[in-house]
Amino acid sequence: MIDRPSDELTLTLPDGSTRTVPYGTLPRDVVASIGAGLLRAAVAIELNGAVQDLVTPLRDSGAFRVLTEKDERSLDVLRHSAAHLLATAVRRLHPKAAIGFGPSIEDGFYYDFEVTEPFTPEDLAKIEEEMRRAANEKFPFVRDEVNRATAQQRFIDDPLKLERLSELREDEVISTYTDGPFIDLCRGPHLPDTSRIKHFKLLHTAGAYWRGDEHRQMLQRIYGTAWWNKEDLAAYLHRIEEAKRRDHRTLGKELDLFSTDQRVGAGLILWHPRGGVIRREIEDYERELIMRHGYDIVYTPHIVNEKLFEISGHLQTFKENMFGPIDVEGQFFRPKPMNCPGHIVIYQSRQRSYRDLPIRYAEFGTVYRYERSGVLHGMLRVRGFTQDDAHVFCTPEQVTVEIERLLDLVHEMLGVFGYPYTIELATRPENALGEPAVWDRAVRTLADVLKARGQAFTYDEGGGAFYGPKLDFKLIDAIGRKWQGPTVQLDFNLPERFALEYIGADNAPHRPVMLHRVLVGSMERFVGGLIEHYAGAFPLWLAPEQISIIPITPDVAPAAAALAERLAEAGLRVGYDAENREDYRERIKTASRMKVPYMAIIGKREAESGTVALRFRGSEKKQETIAVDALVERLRAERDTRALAPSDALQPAANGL
RNA sequence: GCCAGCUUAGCUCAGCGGUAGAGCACUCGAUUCGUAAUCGAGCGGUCCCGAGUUCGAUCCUCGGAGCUGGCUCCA
Repeated sequence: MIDRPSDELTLTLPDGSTRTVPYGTLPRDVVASIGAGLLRAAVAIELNGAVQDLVTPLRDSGAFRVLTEKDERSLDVLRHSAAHLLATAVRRLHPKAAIGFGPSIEDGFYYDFEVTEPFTPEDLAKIEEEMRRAANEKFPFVRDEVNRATAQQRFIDDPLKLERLSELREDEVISTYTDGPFIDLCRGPHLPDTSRIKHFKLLHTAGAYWRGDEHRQMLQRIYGTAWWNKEDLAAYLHRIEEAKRRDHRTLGKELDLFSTDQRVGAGLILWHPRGGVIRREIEDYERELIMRHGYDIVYTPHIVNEKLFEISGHLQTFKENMFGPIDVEGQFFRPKPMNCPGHIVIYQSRQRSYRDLPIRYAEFGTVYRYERSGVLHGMLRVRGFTQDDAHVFCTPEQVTVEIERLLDLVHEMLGVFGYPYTIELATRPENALGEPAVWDRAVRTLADVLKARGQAFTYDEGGGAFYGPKLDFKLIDAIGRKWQGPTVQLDFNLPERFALEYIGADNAPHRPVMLHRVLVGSMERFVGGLIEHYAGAFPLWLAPEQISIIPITPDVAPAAAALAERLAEAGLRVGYDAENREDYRERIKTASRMKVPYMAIIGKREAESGTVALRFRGSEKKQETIAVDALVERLRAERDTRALAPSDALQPAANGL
């Protein structure tokens, strides 16, 4: 295998020193020559930025660095090895299981198996136990570089591996890795031995198509996670728990925000009054925002003659995601899967002059898309949802300014919700419409605007829509997860298909440019995301109930009722049970459970002095006595500024909710 | 759509081939009570739907719906 044995390699260590070793030297030997302690700590090495293990022959000169458990990248090696350990255990328990792929993934690993009987949760526990046993047996990961014929022989009973093998090019090194009884066709890198895999857990099983192709057989995938130490594993499991605690489906039920019902149908959201408050506040805010930014609000029908979607091309391209036609006196109508055609028709309702542009139409447009049953998920993936959709029709010269305005709009809005964000510029996909030159110019325009504003972004190569490039904003939520945020798309397609025109200063017709944009995207998805972002503890302006009034004894009911009225007059959403049915302790419990931002507790002392004892959600027993007038002002200010948190000492502890 | 699992009271969940349970919630009554569960009583079920097997099905089988975790998909 070693084709240039006479060559020497020069390795540059991080301290700048160099070593000269023969071609094909094992990194293990280089590391050992640096120090025995380092060899013990070594997980893998990095050569010119690429991770390889200690038993893969060196084939290039360059920057050489030893990776230990402290290096982030060493986790991938651990997890990939854990995947092999998993396969080792599965093969011991289920000798007939055929093996697919077993890579490391973010936070863990998986391995795919082809078995006659799918794994059960009980199997998982047994497999995990077997993995621990195999780890303790301290099997070294042995790399072997072989020729094709030998490899074919080794995997004679593993058709999936043979398929993979047949795809390897002639000039590629074919390697196998063995740990104890298990052998895999694998490029590596791997740990020195299985005993380094100590802190892991199998999480769940799932079906997965072989090669990710839904036309091929389904394999059984086992997911797991692995870490270098107990603390990291515990922290990860805690993170999963935290995500579960924030799950919008659970909180949506607990806080009475929304539901679904099988009589209504899967993927269709019913907004309850409390969820309705949140949505209405967002809509009111956004309406105010976009009016300020020069939009006009329009309304278009929910069902549309399907011929319109033939013109737009959606019926040809996206028929599978559209609900079927409704026969109305021989004409076929369909629920709209997007709002653009309607806005275009409004644009075309009269002749447009360059003096009219830009035209910005906005609509909270409810659209319906047929999503396959398996993909539905709470409010995040649904079949009917309301987009805060807008379309900007402008001259080519106006595009830059319009993009800038959109960036301002997005920045302002995301700030209000407390989302940091990143920007991706998605470029021309494979089967794109339009001239590559036009695409290049459009992508450059977008990039130039971002650069001119000093706004960081990354490219998502080939990630654009078929009709134009786009800017994708990714929101980062309170626990660091990324969410699909606003998108801005340039469209080269629809203006052509609909033959959009405006009359220019030269008195000749011209084709306008069309921008699609959403800010929240889908009300459903956005609110679902917000529930998780805030863990159900909404800032005052969004909270369905903003303050709960809690009299300690029936004596003070008149003062409590008067306070409720004062606050309601100020437009605040007040929770107060005039019937006085509940014990004050019950009310505190309920207000806490419902994550009401403020509790105004009134006893004899407060009633006599015209004050309340004010408590903020999560601040436990920290509270302050505040005059009623001051309270009203304070809440009004906090609400009107759409503050994310109270401005002062009542702020909760960092972990408080 | 595919693989697996799940569906029992409003919620969270036990349970069993022989007519169904707990806690919380809810309803009623009592309680003059200073910061997250006062006491007592009561109400509450098409055991997801349909068909089959069985003397008998919430439980077993088949079909369907919905949900969960993934896969595929996401204009």
